[in-house]
Amino acid sequence: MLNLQHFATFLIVAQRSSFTRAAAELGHSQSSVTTQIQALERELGAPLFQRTKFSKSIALTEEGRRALIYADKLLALAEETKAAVRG
Amino acid sequence: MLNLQHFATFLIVAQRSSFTRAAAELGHSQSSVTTQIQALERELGAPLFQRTKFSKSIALTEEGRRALIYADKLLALAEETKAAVRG
DNA sequence: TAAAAATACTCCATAGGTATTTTAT
DNA sequence: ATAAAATACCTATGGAGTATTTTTA
Repeated sequence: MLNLQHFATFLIVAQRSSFTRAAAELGHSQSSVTTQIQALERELGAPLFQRTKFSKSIALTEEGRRALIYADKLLALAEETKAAVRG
Repeated sequence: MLNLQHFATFLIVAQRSSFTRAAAELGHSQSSVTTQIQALERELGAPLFQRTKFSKSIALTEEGRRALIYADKLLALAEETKAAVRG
């Protein structure tokens, strides 16, 4: 089952184009961010980032670009859900 | 962070009006289903079912009825996400 | 009393961490 | 050499189970 926390992390990584900077922003370790992205890639069955050259930044794959759109939608719907249920 | 697995479990419980029957359908224990619903209620900050009389069936609360609509939406969007990312 | 949910545990998987290794510049 | 991601390992938390208790019709 997909995990919304993984999508939230993915969103920040994609925005920052960096696991390390995303980790700093989230207040988590780089290791934890890496693990979450790996888990999301496994759940989705597709790589989300190009790692062949990873000195300066990482790049979204085609699947990653598609996933990014849905990350936004899912997180927005989750927020809407909380607001709607609480009334 | 909301958990999609909890919403999937919630959906079945609401359809069956029973933790026990939902557990049977899911192939999980009643205890596990109870725990997941309690977790979802905690995450949403609202009770989803009435437990005052729980011999024959349980009833959705007002918040539960609202949550049910979003459970459908969230799970559908999650499925759409997997399909879209995989292409 | 019977039936169903809640609770008390146990076990295992996973998210979190630190430290280290690998890789490309 | 440096900087960034991956990996190894540890700990804590949460989901899975079984067994039991509580609750109400």
